[in-house]
Amino acid sequence: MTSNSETGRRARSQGPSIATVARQAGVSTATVSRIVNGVTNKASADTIARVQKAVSDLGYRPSSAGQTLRRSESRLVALVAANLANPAMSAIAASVEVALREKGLVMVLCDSHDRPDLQDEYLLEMRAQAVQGFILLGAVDSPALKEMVEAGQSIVFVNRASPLGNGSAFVGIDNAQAGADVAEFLFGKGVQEPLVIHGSLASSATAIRVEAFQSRFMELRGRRAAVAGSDSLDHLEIGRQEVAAYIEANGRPPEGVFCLSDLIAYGAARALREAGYVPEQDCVLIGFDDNPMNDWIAPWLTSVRVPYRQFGPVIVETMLNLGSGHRAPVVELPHELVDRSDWRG
Amino acid sequence: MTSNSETGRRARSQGPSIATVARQAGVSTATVSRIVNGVTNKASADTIARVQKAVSDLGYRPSSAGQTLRRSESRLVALVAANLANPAMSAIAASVEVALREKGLVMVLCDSHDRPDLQDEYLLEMRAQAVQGFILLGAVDSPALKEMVEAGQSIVFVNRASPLGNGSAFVGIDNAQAGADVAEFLFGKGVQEPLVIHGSLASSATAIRVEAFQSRFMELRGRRAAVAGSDSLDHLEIGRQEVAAYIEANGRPPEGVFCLSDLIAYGAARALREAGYVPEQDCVLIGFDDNPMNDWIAPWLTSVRVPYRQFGPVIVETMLNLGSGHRAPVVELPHELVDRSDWRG
DNA sequence: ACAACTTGGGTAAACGATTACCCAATTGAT
DNA sequence: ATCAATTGGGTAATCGTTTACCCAAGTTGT
Repeated sequence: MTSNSETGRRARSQGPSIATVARQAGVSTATVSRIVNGVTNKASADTIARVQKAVSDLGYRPSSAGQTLRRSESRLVALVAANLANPAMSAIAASVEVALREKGLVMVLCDSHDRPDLQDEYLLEMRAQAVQGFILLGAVDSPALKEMVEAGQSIVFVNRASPLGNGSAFVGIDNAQAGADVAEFLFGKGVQEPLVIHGSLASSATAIRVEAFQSRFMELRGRRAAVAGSDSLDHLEIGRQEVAAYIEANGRPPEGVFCLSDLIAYGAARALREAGYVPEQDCVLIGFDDNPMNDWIAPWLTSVRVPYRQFGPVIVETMLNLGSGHRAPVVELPHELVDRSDWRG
Repeated sequence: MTSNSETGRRARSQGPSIATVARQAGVSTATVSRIVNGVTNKASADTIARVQKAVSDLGYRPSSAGQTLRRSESRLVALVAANLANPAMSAIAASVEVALREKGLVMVLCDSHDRPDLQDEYLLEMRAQAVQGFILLGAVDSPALKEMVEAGQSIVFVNRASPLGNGSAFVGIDNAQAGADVAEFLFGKGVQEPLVIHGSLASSATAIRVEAFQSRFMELRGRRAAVAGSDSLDHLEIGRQEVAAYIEANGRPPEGVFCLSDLIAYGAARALREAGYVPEQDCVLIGFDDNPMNDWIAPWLTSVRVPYRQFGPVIVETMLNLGSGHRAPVVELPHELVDRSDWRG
């Protein structure tokens, strides 16, 4: 008896297997599996009750490895972000996590640091994990990405469209409209010679926002704005350095700055302060993303609000529907320019 | 031939299996497995080369499900955070992710929202995933946690010690010292009647910091400070409401406030501004965690810096060593009170 | 020349879950 | 009473990987 009670139990750190449940309930593993999976027409009410009792007594939960092997699909979903230091990316990740849990899925979080080699490493590892899908927050072009897309994996591109072009699912905002909105706002504030500061232009989102801004600003003002920026992931420093350089070169701050992320705007504000200016008075600063903490930490920052809280459910829904529809879904959620220009400390 | 070339290939979204490699190299799966796992004394140099070529030609990577089933351990590590909206938690998560990747491990991220039921759901699901270990960023007491600890799972408690007491691995700071440091700083600034604002006291970290603060302040001043706070996860609002309530009740802002997170301090600052005060002039505000963005967005906020960048490597190292040592490791990383009280905008 | 190793590699079992298929016993129809 | 259909449930194959064990051919030692 003693040896029997241990037989078939995995190392105590692993929880009971289906065989343990089957023995406890006096049925075969097939029956347990069917009942656990809700197939009721292959067992009597009595058997079902016995099995369910055994399941709950033992705290049985199917081993993911066994299921994955059999179904060749795990409950994992990979979220590959270009830069988790960016609060906007963390916010999306947190939102996706909640949405996935509600579907019984599990989020694996990867930070590609915007590097193709790392992104590939993650994509391949995640395929080895048999993930149900990929959510790419800022994908870069890379060999494995191409392979995954061609193999028909479930992939949702978020914010930054597929570097491979056409035909992939996308969730984001109307980038062109947002860029134009900012141009109108700055022009409306009387800014004649704005500065644009961006991070990596490899991001289609950034590139489109900048281009649409320029295009609309050209219509309004008859000329294009000066542009600065770099590929660095440290947006705070980008903003700081470009504004510092501008002040150094012109002897005065720019009239207005379109910063392509809130972080760049924070950096720009710091450079202004360090040069003795007051950000909310001496320069019309526009951020992007509208960090939910802005009302608390940067109540002076006008910013384009991207509804990150809504992203999670929409992204997950999009990913789960990928099999059914035949056309790649493109979802553009509404953005809003939050005007805080009348704030006075 | 045509049918043969497809035989043994999984659905094209799944990558090649070991059998495909074996066939391609003209050996058995055992040989492939040995070579892939670095067992060189069971194959000739010639065979090794053939297999390696097949592996790289096919882009073979072992199926995680197969390995997990066999080894009864996956490459997954669960990071369960109490609140991902808190930048301190996100920062730790990002740091852990990097450290795990360097060890070939994969991070699963879960947000328990500080709820015992959700935490249990995650713990059980993660056990079903056969994770190598758990990293708990702010654990609450719950049945499954007890079960996991007793079953000898690899668990590292971060910041908040095990609610079950003694004997678990811990990574954090010297909370008592940090609390005392703040007491001395405030007293040194001439603050006679400080206010303490905290989030959930169920967190041992918070409770210890508060208690040590009070204890040291009592030594210095001969009395304890007023304490306010709530269990809400919305620290921003806690800080705002408690300071607003203080001003409402006393007709003036507190002399100084020990905020048990930076978020609470941001909220406190907002309340001050909303009441017409200037945070950096009218109140000695102390935060906790020292958000890396503070130099940019709150350059006036004195805060206790917790070295979150170092957390990832230390946590992962601690977790991986759990099997070997016989005593539960307790790692206290150095903190530092970053004094920004001389900042003038 | 013969025994004792070594080298190189194959066979098959095991891990856990699912499911197509099989089969006995019961029920229902005629 | 006989045949057909239904109910209830077991058997065994399968997914991919690892590894204990087996074995043949070659090598070394005497």
